[in-house]
Amino acid sequence: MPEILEVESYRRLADRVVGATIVRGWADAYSAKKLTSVAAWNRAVKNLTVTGTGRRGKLMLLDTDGVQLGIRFGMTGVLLIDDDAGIDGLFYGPHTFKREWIRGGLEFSDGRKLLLHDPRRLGRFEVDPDLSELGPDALSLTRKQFDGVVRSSRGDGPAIKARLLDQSAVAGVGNLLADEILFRANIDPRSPSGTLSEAQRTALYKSFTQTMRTLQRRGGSHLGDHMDGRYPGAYCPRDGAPMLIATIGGRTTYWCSKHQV
DNA sequence: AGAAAGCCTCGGCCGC
DNA sequence: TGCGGCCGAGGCTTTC
Repeated sequence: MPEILEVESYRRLADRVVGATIVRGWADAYSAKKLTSVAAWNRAVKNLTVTGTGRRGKLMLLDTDGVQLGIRFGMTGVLLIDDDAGIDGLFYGPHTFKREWIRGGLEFSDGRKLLLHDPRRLGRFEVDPDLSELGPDALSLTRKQFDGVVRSSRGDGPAIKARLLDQSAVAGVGNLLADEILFRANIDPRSPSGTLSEAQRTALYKSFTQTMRTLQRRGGSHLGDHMDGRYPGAYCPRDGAPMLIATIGGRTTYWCSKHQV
């Protein structure tokens, strides 16, 4: 579920705990998988005061008066502040809340809680996360940065969709956003990134920034124009041509057989 | 039953 | 032939 737009909304929710002091942290074996141990989370967070929030791509950050904390949400992670509040607004689709899906969190001195709700256990807590492997943030990507992402260092480069999904090239684009960006730019996701023409790069950058803005306004990565064509046997919602399916960049990809060339 | 919106690791392949 | 880097495949995990 969470791509960059969802994580950005989690970050805004987390702004509520800026100024609060952590009295206790807790993580299960999965959410603590990037730490040295389950106990390391509580040890690291105890007595820290949150001074701000941040985000790089899909990685949410909590700045404190000590170490920086990071939360990754995997495919099904949702951030909650107090497990009984604000749930409706945070869940998309048919997802439901279950207490046993809370994998860890933080407790503050004022009694509030920040919780990771994650059915499929792919979310992770991090302490002083390494940001050096992440590219520039997708929500503020400049044209210059974008050209750096698309141009390949050697040969024709990988499929453009694979490049968009590469978090070290640009941080934050997930499968649905990548498909929507290419759908709107009329570009075949299989096109080698280094072979795109100047005109295609311009169209792609425009689509990139516009897709981010539009879907943020609509309220999520899953609200793109191409979504109605996202099932086997579907037709393009724009021109009615058959949609094609393939695995590109390791993820299921849908694109129009007619207008994406 | 099979696929799933993220991320990590592994192994093959390519170019120098 | 050797080596490093790139890139795709597969696994993780649980749910619907």
